[in-house]
Amino acid sequence: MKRKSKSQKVYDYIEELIISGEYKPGERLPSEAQLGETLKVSRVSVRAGIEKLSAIGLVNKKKGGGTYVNRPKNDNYLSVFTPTLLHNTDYLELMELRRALDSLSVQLCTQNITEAGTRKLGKIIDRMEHLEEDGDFFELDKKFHLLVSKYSKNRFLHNIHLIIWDVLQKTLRPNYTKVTEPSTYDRVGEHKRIYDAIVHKDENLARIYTVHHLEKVIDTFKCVYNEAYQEAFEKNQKKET
Amino acid sequence: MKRKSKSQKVYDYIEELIISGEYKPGERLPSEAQLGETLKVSRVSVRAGIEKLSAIGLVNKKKGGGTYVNRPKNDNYLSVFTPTLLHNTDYLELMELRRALDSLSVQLCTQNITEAGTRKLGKIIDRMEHLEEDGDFFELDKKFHLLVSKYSKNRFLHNIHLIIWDVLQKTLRPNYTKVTEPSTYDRVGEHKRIYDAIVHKDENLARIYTVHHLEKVIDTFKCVYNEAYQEAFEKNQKKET
DNA sequence: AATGAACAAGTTATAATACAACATTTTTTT
DNA sequence: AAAAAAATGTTGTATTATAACTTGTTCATT
Repeated sequence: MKRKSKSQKVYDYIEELIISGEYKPGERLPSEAQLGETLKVSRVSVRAGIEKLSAIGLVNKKKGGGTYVNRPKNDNYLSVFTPTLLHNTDYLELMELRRALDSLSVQLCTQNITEAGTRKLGKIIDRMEHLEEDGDFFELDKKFHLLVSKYSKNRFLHNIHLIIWDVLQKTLRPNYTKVTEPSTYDRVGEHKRIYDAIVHKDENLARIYTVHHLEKVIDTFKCVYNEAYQEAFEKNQKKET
Repeated sequence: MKRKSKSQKVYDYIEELIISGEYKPGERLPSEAQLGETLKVSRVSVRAGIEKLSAIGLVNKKKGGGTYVNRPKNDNYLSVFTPTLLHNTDYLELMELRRALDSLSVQLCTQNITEAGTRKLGKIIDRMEHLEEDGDFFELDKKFHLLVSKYSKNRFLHNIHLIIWDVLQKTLRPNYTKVTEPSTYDRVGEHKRIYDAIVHKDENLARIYTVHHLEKVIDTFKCVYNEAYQEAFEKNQKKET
């Protein structure tokens, strides 16, 4: 039975004080030296514990200035975990979940969106419509959906979207053009239909179009992915021969 | 303009090698001493970088044995998110998102569940029905919904459920009885209806009952939360006077 | 009295050295 | 060949020190 390390004890101690609210957002933690005295460990162990807290976004360290409890954030508070997702999930799982998440996002967005928000969405659609064939559709695609999730007014949901797009940026981007080139499906039209439903405050239609859009992307990816997979597989076979 | 710390460089270097697949799951990283030589930094900086990777679940360290790249996991790979979520989200956001996620889970579960799975769900319902009034309904509630998400056969979805319940465990638990006591709503009956729909393979009905159940919990919490909030607020007012 | 500059003190980042506590590998013994 | 012991390797912790920064205090100037 392994004993808990001193650095883990430091981590647990501080985490508990933060989660319980005793250490307030924005507040400065005791110095490493002080924590070492309080907990009767060396500064090395304190630093290890705090490094972990910093890695998951609970605290931020300022060289020479101290370590501060992070304020709860509206955006990107899950971004530290992008590597975790990259390491543990695959594209199709993400996309399947996106079906549910984007469906919910667009419903809430349709309920909550402002005129300014609608205008912004319209601008993105406009840019999609005028995009050259080799233009960066990925960025517009991402902007569109992230704006929708932002106007869902559910922060957790928006942050899951943010991290999913972060992952997609890193995993899909190389093959994005292949999956979403105009010949494969009506990529602009699908977004425009979602947009129109939002403008008309028709949340059911917005959901239907969104799910349809995601399913189309998934199906297309499956076709493309199978081809690419075969090629890579055959290439590996040749290497081993 | 701040320079990137040496420990961050170590983190970035290793993370890239893991995400790119050069360091394989299950593989042992070079020792701290070797990495220090390779990257021309002291062991302190190597340790700090690795501590961060460990915190987000990419590696695990064995005292005396080395540091290993974690294998992608089926379950609980998002557990590292829990403190961050605890710090950055609130209950209602979580529950609102649960509405969509549980809805999807129950649909997929209804499609995918096995006879053994159905039996397990039935056992939980049975225990719910025979639970004493001061019994631990929370655990049964949690088991039920997590079993549903498990049989959704979407790992990412299941893992999001796992962390949500982790967060609920820590935030709601103290007030759980108040929100879910029998007088507030038909807690057993609602789960039984969901279960029956699953047994009958009626995924639409399962979804409807699930959404209804979640909405009921949300509404109940809102009523209870407002009362509790008023009391806490008044208590704080008295303190400051 | 108010403001800015200089200095002192405080704090995190990094390094070197050492030892403890473990895990893994190699060698020796049975 | 298998088991036990020894050697080697590796992470966890400690101590001491310095570098590089931030924050607070004091002093000088206006």
